[in-house]
Amino acid sequence: MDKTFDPATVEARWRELWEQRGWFAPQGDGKPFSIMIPPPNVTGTLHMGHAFQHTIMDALTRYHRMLGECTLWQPGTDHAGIATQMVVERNLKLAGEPSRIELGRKQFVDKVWAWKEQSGNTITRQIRRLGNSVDWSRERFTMDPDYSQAVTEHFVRLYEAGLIYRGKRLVNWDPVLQTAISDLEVVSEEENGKLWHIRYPLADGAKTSEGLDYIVVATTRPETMLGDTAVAVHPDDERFTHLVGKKVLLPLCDREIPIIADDFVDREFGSGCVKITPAHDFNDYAVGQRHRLPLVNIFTPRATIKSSVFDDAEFGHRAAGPDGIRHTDSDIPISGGGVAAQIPERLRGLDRFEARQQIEKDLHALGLIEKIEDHKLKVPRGDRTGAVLEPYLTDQWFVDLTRETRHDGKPGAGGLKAITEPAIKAVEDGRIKFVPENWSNTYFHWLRNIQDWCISRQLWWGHRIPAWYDNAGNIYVARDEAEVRAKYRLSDDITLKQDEDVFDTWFSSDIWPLATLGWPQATPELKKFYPSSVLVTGFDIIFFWIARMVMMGLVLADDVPFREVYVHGLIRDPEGQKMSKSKGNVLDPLDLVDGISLEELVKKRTTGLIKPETAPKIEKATRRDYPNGIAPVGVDALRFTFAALASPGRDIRFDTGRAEGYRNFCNKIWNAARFVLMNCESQDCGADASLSIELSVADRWIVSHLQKVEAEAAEHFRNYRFDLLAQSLYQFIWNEYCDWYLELAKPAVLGGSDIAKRGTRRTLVRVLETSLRLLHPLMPFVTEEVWQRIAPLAAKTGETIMLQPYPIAEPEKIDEAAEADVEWLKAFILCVRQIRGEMDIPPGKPLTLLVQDASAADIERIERLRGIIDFIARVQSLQVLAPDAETPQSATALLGAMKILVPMAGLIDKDGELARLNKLIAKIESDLMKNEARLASEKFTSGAPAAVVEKERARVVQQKQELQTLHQQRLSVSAL
RNA sequence: GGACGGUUAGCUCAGUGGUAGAGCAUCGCCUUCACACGGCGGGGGUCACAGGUUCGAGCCCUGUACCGUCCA
Repeated sequence: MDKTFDPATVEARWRELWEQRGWFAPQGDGKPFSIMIPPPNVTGTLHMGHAFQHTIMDALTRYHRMLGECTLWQPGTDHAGIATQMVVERNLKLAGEPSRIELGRKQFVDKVWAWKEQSGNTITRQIRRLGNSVDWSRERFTMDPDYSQAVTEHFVRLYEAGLIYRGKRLVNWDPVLQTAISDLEVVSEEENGKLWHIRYPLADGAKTSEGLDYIVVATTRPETMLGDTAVAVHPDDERFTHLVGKKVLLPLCDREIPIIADDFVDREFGSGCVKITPAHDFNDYAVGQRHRLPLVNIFTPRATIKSSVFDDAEFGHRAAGPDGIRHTDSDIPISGGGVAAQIPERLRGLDRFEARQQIEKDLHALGLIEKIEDHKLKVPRGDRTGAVLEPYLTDQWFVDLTRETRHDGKPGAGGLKAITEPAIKAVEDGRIKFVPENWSNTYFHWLRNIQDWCISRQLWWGHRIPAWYDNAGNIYVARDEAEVRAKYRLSDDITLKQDEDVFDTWFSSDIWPLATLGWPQATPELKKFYPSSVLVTGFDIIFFWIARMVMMGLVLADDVPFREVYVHGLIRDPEGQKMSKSKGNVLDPLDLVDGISLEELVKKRTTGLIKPETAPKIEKATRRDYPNGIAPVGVDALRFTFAALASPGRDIRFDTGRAEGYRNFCNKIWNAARFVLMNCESQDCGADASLSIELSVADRWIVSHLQKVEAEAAEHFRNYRFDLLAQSLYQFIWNEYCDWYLELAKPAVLGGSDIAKRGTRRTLVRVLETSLRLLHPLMPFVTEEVWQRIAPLAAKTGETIMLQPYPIAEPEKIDEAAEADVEWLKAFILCVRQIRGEMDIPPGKPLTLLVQDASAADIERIERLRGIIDFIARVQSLQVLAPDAETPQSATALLGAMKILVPMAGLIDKDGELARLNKLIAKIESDLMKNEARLASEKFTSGAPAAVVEKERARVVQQKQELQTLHQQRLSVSAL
């Protein structure tokens, strides 16, 4: 074996073998265990969040596989509608090729498929590199033909159950993408804006209570005034009650609009009067509904001011008719000038922000601006484009999640009863358990305040909606056009046009746990692996994905999609910031695995930026954070780091130093194995059970300790505490097995009797082999590589560690006496080492040791463990002194009441030793004082449990003894 | 405005009632025959603050401050 562990060569070999041999696929007839991978974007690349999440899933998968369960980790990718379409559009632009619109739908979609073919394997290749044991033979993509069919089935079934409707509603509209997006894709952040106070002249000579002939409305979006259909005041606001029912003359448009009273108005805000624009604001829409106000949509889909009557036809998204013209869905005949005619000509066709400036100017000229104040406001932006979103009135498909009964009046349950409430109940009654439990509150809160789900998107990349329209605008829903004609008895001469829109991506991933297993077919896999055992995911998609899978699992398969949801934190950079390309703080997990130079890292972070001007800042931060680039740590160390950081909190700051520490851990394991091999290979390692063996106290101690670690591991897996699991294994292997056991084993292996050698070799090999199995789910590669060499010595056969049984504690092997002996031994040796350290005695120099005030038990142990003490502490002679014996000048340490003395005639640094003693005495004295005070308190002695009081008494007795000894020692040192 | 989370060693974090722990960093000694990606030893914390409950609080309760996230 090489002197250091080299991850790269080892990883490549095992990764391929494992997959080739089909070991990742479910096998055996054990209890089913399954995890559905949260499907990453097919054209995406692996980021730290994936690597983290996959580490957890792989650890669980490998663990359950080793437990003998029939284990499936289902892989696959998502088509990610908006994200992918945007990337391809940007690529076209960069390459100078025709745009999406110029290409047309068919050719553009071909381009997306081509891009998927070209880049689609990147992420699966990366997942393979991490050693993730997913069943690649079952890999699925959400746009696979059978998956697409399942999505169609999903829609049709819900539609037939009356749980889907088409409606004209305000949606969040992205004017850049020109599609609706869901509430969840809106990012609202506080931005600096202005508050315009505008005078609206009162009509018909009305006056305010102050005698003015206008009222003032405050708005953050003056351009929307073109669509105002009312001004609202609070019903209890005495300043305005006499004006309710009167009218104002809308400036610039010269329309009369009513003054209404609605308690939605905040009296304290602005002037207490608010303009109502029902077609362009969610709150105003609700007010408009209550007061039956007309909707005046002033924008085109590009968020420019309407300039022609034809713009009125654009807000519907019904398929164009046979004449190629889109009609409005409201069936209002377009006559006259439409909305555009009511807008001053100089404003028509302007972008919304240009219009804002022009309107401000015009109002100024008319003397209608009361004042303009700075104002902070939440601006909704699309999370993909960053464009300011418009609440926009369009026709869309919705899943009903809010009605008690069917939207169409037919008998049957509405979405509230059929979808939302069952999803709530599944978590309430424990059929689904969140870990940590707290996240169920987030889940409940969202579901209890849910809105209907807009599932149509005005995109080309995605599942086309299986709805058809005839020329009269009638809607037909079925699995395909032929089925439509059959189902609705339509003759062939009726022209049908399929809906142009596609589904929201989440309307396909919500059936991921079903469709990947073959739904709607009743496949054996579906029967066996649905519901899946656990979903591992971040809290950021509780709404997007988790809740929706629960809803659809219950509706379509009448069962929950998973039994437990393990919600992990999100990986952040060292400053706690979210990692993002635009912030330039992303780390590629594989750059940690393979290492990367500073220059390459800077280059990687600063190329392809959407805002190239941020490059210098990013470069500076990168040079500060990674002055030496990133050292290669290998997959195992990276995985172990993720596990160790997987504490239950929300944020996980990634620390490369930690990863390096765990790389060292791999090397430690490697070298422990080297030591074991050197001493055990082609030796008698106790494989033959018929031969007698002798187990030393150290052997029995480490085996006993191992049982406790095994029990802890099971506990930590059960509770999803991968951080504690990692800590427990790290500590056992490094601090117990390597630091102590290997040292304690040396004398036996080097100079023990045959049966002692056999016993110790057997223990060395068995404990190491077991530790490797314990560690395998977290560190698959190094454990496999080492196991292959160690297993034969432990008489283990098998082609791979990944199919070996996971260690289970055997309580009968716990040996408290051996553990107590070794704890005492460690403490004894520590005393000697402390003296060596403080007295600057070279570690190799043999010592003369004296002990005094030893108890009978101490003396018994000294005699019994003498050989090992001499070996490890390098003791030349050890003499037990009578309590009253004269002691030579010595450095002293205390083990309980026992003094351990190292004679140092003439070598003691008097002042140094006195200082050391004084410090020790001060510490014990202050502790003792506290403890005595506690014992003196009647409340404590009567209130606390007897065992606690007893422990305290013993402690005080011991501290007194220690103090006595130390005082004595101080006297003799100061006498020098 | 509402909800939730956080505040423990220089840094990153464990620690659900009994004298505060880990990794990294730091200091000293050591090329000891598994490992310098190492060994041995050391230093370093009024557990954000203020009250309360308790014999006993980092931990439970109340409030405050600051940071963060989500929802309005």
